[in-house]
Amino acid sequence: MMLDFNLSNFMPYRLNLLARTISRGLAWQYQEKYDLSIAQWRVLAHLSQHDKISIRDINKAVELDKVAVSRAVKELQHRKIIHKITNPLDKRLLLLSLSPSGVKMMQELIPLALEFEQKMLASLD
Amino acid sequence: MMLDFNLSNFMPYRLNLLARTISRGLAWQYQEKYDLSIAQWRVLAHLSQHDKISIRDINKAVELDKVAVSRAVKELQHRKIIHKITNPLDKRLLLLSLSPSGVKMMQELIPLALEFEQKMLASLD
DNA sequence: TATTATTCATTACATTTGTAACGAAATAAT
DNA sequence: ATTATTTCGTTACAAATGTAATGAATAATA
Repeated sequence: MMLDFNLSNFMPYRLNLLARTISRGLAWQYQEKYDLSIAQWRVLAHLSQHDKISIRDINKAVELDKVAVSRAVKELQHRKIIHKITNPLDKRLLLLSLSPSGVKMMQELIPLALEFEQKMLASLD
Repeated sequence: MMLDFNLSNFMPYRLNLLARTISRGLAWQYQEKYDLSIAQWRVLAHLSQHDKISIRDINKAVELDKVAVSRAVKELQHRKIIHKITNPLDKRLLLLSLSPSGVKMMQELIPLALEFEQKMLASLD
């Protein structure tokens, strides 16, 4: 005991807390109003920019395990927020895109997310 | 689709990735050599400075759920890395401290952790 | 072209993590 | 004093996450 180490000042620890705090604050926005998980949010965010893409595409772009993407997609499709067909040129692949209601949702959500980001950036100084 | 939002530049997202990357890099140190979870590492780190404390103390200090602390403690005690008795002055509380072998372990681990931290800080610029 | 190997998405299973409920002990209230 | 409330640590249960195995489709190779 009484070794010279202070966890509270340890960068990886502090960084983790910061990330967690911000993550939760953000999640609060889309969870409360839209009942979305972080994975679902990321999938939607990516689909806002990239259309007709596969699970693997999202997996690579968004640092989410492909199983996590698959699960998020399943639920989002079930809720008709995204559209999902199999790629006729390669039947292993999917073609995913936002549905009209998904677009509408993201049109509301993105400004909230950006606003939140600004608040966080401001308070980081 | 094609809304104006780029997840890759979104601060909360990037912060999360950074925290995860660093967390995993660090975990690699103590998981590989010492088979410790993050929770266990935090408990040990805190016990390196604070002696004869309770689960609740750690829970407050280290931002870990009390259940998580309890589980970590259980395993660490089982491996004789820490010492655990009930507080005779208040039998609801525990008195936790590093065992001799725990001290030795932390004497090895702390330098590694600090070294890792330095490397990370250096590469962040 | 027949066989083997690889890729993609999903499913099944295991582990981790979080939440609620509990019992023991102590404190506060009547 | 007795009862009610709170605190502490653990246990039991539920949900989320990670890992391995699967099946279908394509690509590569002999």
